[in-house]
Amino acid sequence: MQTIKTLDLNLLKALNALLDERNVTRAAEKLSVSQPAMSGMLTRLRDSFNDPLFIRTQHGILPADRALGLAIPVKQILEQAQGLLAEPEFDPASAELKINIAASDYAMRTIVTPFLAALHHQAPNIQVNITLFNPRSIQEDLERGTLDFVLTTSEQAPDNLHTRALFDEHYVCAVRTDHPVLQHGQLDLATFCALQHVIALSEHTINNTPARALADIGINRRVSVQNALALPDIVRHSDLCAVTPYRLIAGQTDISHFPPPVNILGFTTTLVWHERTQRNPAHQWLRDLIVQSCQQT
DNA sequence: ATACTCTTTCAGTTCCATTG
DNA sequence: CAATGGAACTGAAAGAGTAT
Repeated sequence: MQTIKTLDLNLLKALNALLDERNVTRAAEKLSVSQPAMSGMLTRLRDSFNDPLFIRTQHGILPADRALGLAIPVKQILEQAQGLLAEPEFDPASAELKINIAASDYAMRTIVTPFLAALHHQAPNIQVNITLFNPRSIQEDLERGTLDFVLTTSEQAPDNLHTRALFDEHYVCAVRTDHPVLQHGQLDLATFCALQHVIALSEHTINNTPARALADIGINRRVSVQNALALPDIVRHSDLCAVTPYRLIAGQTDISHFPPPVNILGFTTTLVWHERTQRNPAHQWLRDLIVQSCQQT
């Protein structure tokens, strides 16, 4: 049966030093080992290669043909081994990779959109695949690598994953700017309850707090939509009043907003990722870019 | 022959992975 | 977790080769 020979990487370092110095004592000093230790390594090298490798001379040792033939490949192997220990560098401009992001409908608009704009500018060769997030499979998808980032709320982020808070969001009531209710001035609870309401209600939306808050004050007659992104358009073209995260209607001149007459808890948008990618330089850079994108909106 | 330099060998020790 | 065994280390001493 053929036995498989093994070779300690330290022996290659010794061989390299012996080839460079052509002297056991100096080679030992170079590697900070004692001279007998270096002699022992030379013995093991001779055993491993089944060749004398060096011939003793008056002032040191002379490499035999076999040792001379090993000089270049040994240096290449040692350089490659050194390369394994070096910190991997990440250059956004030239990086080519694919990332998978799951986001709530709300996060698509408020986080993913500005992030993609910044990403396209700084790292044009990074491909992004965006899916609607499923709160039941966040953990599994991040573990398996089918997802790299999840954008959700702090409440929905599993405890054993890495998270980073992005920004705090609050709810407002939104109606079209020429809505008759705005002529009443201050909006009291009774007027609010008398309105027709629309809310986003699905497991994929950012938060179902508004539905519970409206139910608490007896508002059950309402329109619900699966996708929170539909709210601004619905409000714009109807008399409906939407209880919506502020950032979904911010800056839209044909939509007016006012504080809800009941207390509706806001939420903290959160970036979630797995330990698997925690130290990956590319992912570290991407996480920072997501945070920066949120701060600029 | 002697001194010098360098390599090799030996005995003891330490470290570390494996095993029960 | 202690016992065990192998690998590799160290310092000391011996051996080999060469110049004077």
